[in-house]
Amino acid sequence: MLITRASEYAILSLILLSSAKEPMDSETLSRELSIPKSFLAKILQALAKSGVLKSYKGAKGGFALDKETKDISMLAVMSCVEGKAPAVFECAPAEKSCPSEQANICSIWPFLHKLQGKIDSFLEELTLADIVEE
Amino acid sequence: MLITRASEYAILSLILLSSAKEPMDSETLSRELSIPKSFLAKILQALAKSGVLKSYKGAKGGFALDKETKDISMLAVMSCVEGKAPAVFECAPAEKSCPSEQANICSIWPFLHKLQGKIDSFLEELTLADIVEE
DNA sequence: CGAATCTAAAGCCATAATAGCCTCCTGATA
DNA sequence: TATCAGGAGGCTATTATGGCTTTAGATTCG
Ligand code: SF4
Ligand code: SF4
Repeated sequence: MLITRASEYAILSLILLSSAKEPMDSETLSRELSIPKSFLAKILQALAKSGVLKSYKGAKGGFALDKETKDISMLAVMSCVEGKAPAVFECAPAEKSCPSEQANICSIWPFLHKLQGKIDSFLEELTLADIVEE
Repeated sequence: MLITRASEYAILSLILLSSAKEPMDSETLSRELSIPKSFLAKILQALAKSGVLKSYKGAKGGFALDKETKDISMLAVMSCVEGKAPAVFECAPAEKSCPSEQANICSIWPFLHKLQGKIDSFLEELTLADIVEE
């Protein structure tokens, strides 16, 4: 799996939040989307920390978007939720990642890197706005 | 990770085998590529079962390619080694895979499916020949 | 021809990494 | 200050990876 469940939940939440006027708390989101509350909380926290969401504590608190939908790329969302950018394979992002340090002579690294590039640019260009307005 | 270590090992083995005249036994391959022997054996068996490799028992036995390099697609290799086709996400291959059975109204399924399609065709068209002759 | 030897085939087990989920603590608001 | 909701860490199930042993088929040599 290139994409984890955490990313799915993140995107579903963002979609819902994009059409909300006021901040929504994690419990409401959890109920609305049938997502385990505690798991979702951690995801939302990560999104808040990276600036995609803004969190409000205390009564009437919750989460709300902190950017325009067209400024939220799927790549950014996944990178932040999963802790690292989605990689097709361990060594795909950079030659240095190869454990045997033979990426320069490895026959399959070029193709891995090419595939990774395609995926990255796809995710980079795809924004929340694209998804919502379909 | 979309691609597992088993797939990496499979491809590395196939590259080596493509330039060999005679069958190579799993131990030689394991030593040559620094791959755990027992793990590699399992991978080679899977490849043999799906017709990519041909196995020879007894003395002077081993594994050899059973197809032209240009007829071996990476998609086929991965599918057979990993037991299933590499999926970008649980629900990406087909709408039916959605656990909540809401793929038809799900906002993000279309984009997942599109990404999956891109990856599939990339892997489908990439053959062992392409990799070897670089 | 027959036995010893070689190698794949198949099964089960152990460990490491990851994904997924839950509980309690901390801080802000009313 | 009482309450509401986010923050941080811990726990379990699943998967990926690798090890080990036994079985079975083929070859080679005496
Ligand atoms: S050997 Fe090649 S495929 Fe394997 S990790 Fe290194 S660069 Fe990647
Ligand atoms: S809800 Fe959408 S993204 Fe989630 S599994 Fe179903 S189709 Fe896929």
